[in-house]
Amino acid sequence: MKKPDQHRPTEAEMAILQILWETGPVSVRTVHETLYPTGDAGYTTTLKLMQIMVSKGLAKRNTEQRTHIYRANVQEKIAKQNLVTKLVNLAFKGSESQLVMQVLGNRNASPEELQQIKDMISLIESNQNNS
Amino acid sequence: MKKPDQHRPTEAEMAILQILWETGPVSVRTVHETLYPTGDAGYTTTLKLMQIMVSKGLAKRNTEQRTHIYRANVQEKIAKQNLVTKLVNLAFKGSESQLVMQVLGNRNASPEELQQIKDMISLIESNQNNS
DNA sequence: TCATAAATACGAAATGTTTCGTAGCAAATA
DNA sequence: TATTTGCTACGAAACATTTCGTATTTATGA
Repeated sequence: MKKPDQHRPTEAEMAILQILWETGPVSVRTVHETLYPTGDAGYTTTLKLMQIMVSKGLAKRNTEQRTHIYRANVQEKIAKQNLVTKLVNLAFKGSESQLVMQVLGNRNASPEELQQIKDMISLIESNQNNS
Repeated sequence: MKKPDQHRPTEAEMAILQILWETGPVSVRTVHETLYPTGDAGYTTTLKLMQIMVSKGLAKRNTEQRTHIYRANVQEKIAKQNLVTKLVNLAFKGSESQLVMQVLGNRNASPEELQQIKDMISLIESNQNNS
């Protein structure tokens, strides 16, 4: 059997999910205006995408009112991890640390960010020692 | 003016680029058999993709011999960084360190990998202090 | 009430990517 | 030489994703 692609949102779907995750349940109108403040796309484009997301199980909606209210139906972490995994398999031979090395090597992280990452590593290390 | 998407290979193109980067200039036949050892795709599929890659500037080819020899025409690091940037913008609000945190938090990196990353951070930090 | 505005539903066009079939030609070989 | 094999070229089919036009319905307010 094949792994369901349910947690691999497309690019456009991902942009919408971000908004659903951040702002909680909202209408299509709200998503649309957040996404295209300058009206770069038609309203029905956003509507259609969100309807597709419901049909794929990426979102749910409440249809009690005339204006339907949508919410995310996938976990933020899981969805993002799936995207990371896809990239890692595509470009880094499946090695996540290779991806991390590339990111660290290629860009100027601020001292604060580096400290954050070091703290994270310490945390993982202490967990490893406790198990 | 718009940023040329020249360094944003598609998924299939990326798979081919990996081979070009790893093995150097090769024929379509070689790429095809590396990619599909069990013949999961037709030869002309690979051929067509590689021709497209040339037209997009992702690859170059030597046509002196009857069997054309292809080589990558984008730098491995740059192409991969572009993919990373795309993901970071799509899912991590443009913050690469947020991506790193997600990767570290979600998966079991080995102690060796963690050490590698720590070394990398130290290196960056010492560079920051010297500038 | 009646016109306007705002929402959903839906099909289909537009776009991008991948896959493949066929034709034509050149090289190897029976 | 005649046949088969292997290569490129190219158009188009097959798919997936995104965008939009139109019809219909429901609410709003002049």
